[in-house]
Amino acid sequence: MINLLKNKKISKTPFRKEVLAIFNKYNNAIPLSVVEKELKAFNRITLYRTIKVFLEKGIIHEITINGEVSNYAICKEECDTLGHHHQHIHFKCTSCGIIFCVEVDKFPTIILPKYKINQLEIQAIGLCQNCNL
Amino acid sequence: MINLLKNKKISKTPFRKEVLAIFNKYNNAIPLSVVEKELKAFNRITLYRTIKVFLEKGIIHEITINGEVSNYAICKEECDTLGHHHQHIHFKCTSCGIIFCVEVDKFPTIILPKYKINQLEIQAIGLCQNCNL
DNA sequence: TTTAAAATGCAACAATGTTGCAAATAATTT
DNA sequence: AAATTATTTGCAACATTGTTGCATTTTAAA
Ligand SMILES: [Mn+2]
Ligand SMILES: [Mn+2]
Ligand SMILES: [Zn+2]
Ligand SMILES: [Zn+2]
Repeated sequence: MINLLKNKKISKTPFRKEVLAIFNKYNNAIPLSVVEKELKAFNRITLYRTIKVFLEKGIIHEITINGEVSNYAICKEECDTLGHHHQHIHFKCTSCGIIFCVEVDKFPTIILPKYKINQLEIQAIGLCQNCNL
Repeated sequence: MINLLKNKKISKTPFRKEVLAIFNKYNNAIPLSVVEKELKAFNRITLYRTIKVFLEKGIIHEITINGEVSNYAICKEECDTLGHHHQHIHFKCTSCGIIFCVEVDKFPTIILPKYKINQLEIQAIGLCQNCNL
């Protein structure tokens, strides 16, 4: 966590450390608007570039459900420049709107005769524990 | 197909008929850029509004994979104003870039102890038949 | 501490999507 | 079929989102 930027071989700057701390603070995915609000002094351009670098280096991953605004979350598994390989699903609560990364015991397998599947993205929509009381 | 606009209770206009014909012509999902090119005379604003109405009425559905530009495809199942309920998966070929709607025999079920799932969206990424020769 | 490499932020731009409103067209009623 | 009503279209203007070149600043390496 602390040396993540060093491990990923990218320069350790105050801006990047702050963005990383914000993602670590949340245990769910967040959109850029939330990152912006949390930043003490934010610059749109630098934020876009930071997000892009974090995505490329496998520090965070992008989640888009039903064409809505993208959310971003820390990568829990080992991801790198060569790609992301998550074995978890993305859950969106229709009540509170929060998107969670949810680990599962057995990640489903799908076989399609006419297609060679290399990667599966699974998104679930419903109610989270808080909203389902 | 021919009376889809009437069935969905929306006005039958030349523009909408043309857009609908374009979606029917393709047997895969297409982005707005393709619709634009296919239209004889297109107007950005009217196209956006047409897409919005088609989505609301359950004529087409939106597909977004990995935060890339949205693609749209005709709804094969019965969808309406109350919602879309597809039981198929979306496959994106990393070689040709085409997104296909693929029907499956048994659509997977996922159970998460802490979440109530109402809908599952499954996206597969890999190689289509053409590109996997 | 000096040097080289990389990140930042401004300005300017590009792409994408939205809204009010008057004119045109489609659907409904007489 | 003509008149009336409801809906759609397209322009203008705006809002949001994302990108790029470049000079300055900061970080990392020597
Ligand atoms: Mn995730
Ligand atoms: Mn589909
Ligand atoms: Zn919730
Ligand atoms: Zn292909």
